[in-house]
Amino acid sequence: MYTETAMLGLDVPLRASERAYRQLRGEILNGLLAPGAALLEVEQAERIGVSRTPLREAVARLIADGLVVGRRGRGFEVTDISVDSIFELYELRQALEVQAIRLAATRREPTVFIELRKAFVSAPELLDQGDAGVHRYYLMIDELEDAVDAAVENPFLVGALRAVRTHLARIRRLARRNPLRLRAAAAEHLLIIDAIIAGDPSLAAHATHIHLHQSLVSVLAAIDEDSAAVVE
Amino acid sequence: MYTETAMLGLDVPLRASERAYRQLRGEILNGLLAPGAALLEVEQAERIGVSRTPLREAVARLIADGLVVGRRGRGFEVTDISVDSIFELYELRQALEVQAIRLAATRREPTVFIELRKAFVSAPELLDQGDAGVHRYYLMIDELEDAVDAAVENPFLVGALRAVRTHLARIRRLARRNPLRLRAAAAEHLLIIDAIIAGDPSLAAHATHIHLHQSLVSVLAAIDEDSAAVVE
DNA sequence: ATTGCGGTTTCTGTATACACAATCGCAATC
DNA sequence: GATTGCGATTGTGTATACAGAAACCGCAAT
Repeated sequence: MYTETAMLGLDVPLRASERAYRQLRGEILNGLLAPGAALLEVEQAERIGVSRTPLREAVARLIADGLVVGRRGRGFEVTDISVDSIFELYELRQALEVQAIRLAATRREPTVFIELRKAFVSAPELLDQGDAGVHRYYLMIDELEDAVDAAVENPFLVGALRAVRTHLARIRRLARRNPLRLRAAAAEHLLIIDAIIAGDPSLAAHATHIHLHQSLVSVLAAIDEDSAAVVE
Repeated sequence: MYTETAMLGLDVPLRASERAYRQLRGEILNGLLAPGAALLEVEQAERIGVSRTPLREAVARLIADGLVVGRRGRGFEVTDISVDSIFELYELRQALEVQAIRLAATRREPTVFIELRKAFVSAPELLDQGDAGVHRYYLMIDELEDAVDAAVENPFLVGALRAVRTHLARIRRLARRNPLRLRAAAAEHLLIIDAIIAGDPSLAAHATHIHLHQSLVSVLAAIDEDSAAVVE
């Protein structure tokens, strides 16, 4: 026990508990299991095709992730997403990302970020290419995050950032994709990268703060529109 | 499943998994299970007097807490504490506590902190009373933390702070108690409380930053002395 | 229509058995 | 002495049985 299955690439069959964890996590993140959804241990074990023991292990991990919460009496439920919880998450996100960017701007290997900069300079063209371009753009964001994580050299901080990103993934799903916002965000990322390359922690921190603020405004606006659309 | 046993005060027997969790956690935090200690599932289940199933649940939670890590092959081990890990934890702690203090200074109910201030004004006399006084002082620190958590009104942030405090408890155990430092820390806390009462987020943040820096310096100095004492 | 109670059903926490994986100890070989 | 291979032992992941807890449902009383 207690090792997660080795990363992709090894010909090792997934343990049942890992399979259950990944399935449930994926379904929560992609919205199939909606916020607030109530789930029972026996029914989920049967649906996924594992026995209760590995299902319980998967659920325990999802509880630790904050994606589900135990209910009194029976079962567990997918955690809710409210406007309040989005604000709260962004408050935590800001504290962590500003610290991470400061450290990355201090400790970085510039070459990594210089390569990333080249890609981000082309982001507007990429975003004009439709879905495939947008998908590639999101991969670039992931690469930037990975580079910052590596530059930070702090497992505690990176762990906390990853926990935040898990929740963000769900929130992003709720927010409608806004082309103008994506273009603006690309420019904000470029500025952050430039600050990191320049080794200027203060500029990097402030640029990140502004980026997060604009991101939050955009998310909330999108959710507001959706709510209005649902009005009966 | 998956509710932790109700808080103290209810006449409900502890579940085996909860009992195992508390015992292992307590032993890790008090140093009985030392950093790096390798443990086996079967032996710990027998030692604690539960079957493997609740022991596994307890260990999974300790893994989520960052207090133990799974080993390849067999068993699990208590996470190590290194000088690097202390630095890293303080980097995360600073990001979180500075954000929390800013929010507390903005959202607080002054009366709570005015009461706390009265207690902290007397801290020097308390610290002169030997072990009982020091113990009471640490309780006051806990009360201040609780008050800040409540003022922050952000479960994500409070959860992250609590995770950091778990690790800090171990580090504090390693550091020798230093009476001069305790007195200085009491003054630093008083300044932080005053900034919260005044509703000045910037002063509160800076005072917190300085307090954490001095705390880190003190911890590292204590560990350095201990290392020197251990030299053979 | 609402409430309370008892019986039934379903669910959870735990123990334990089983199959497979990992480790250890010992003997043989170089 | 160091290395390798093999069998025995120990440990882990999982399935399942059992006991107790919790929820649900039906019926009677108000």
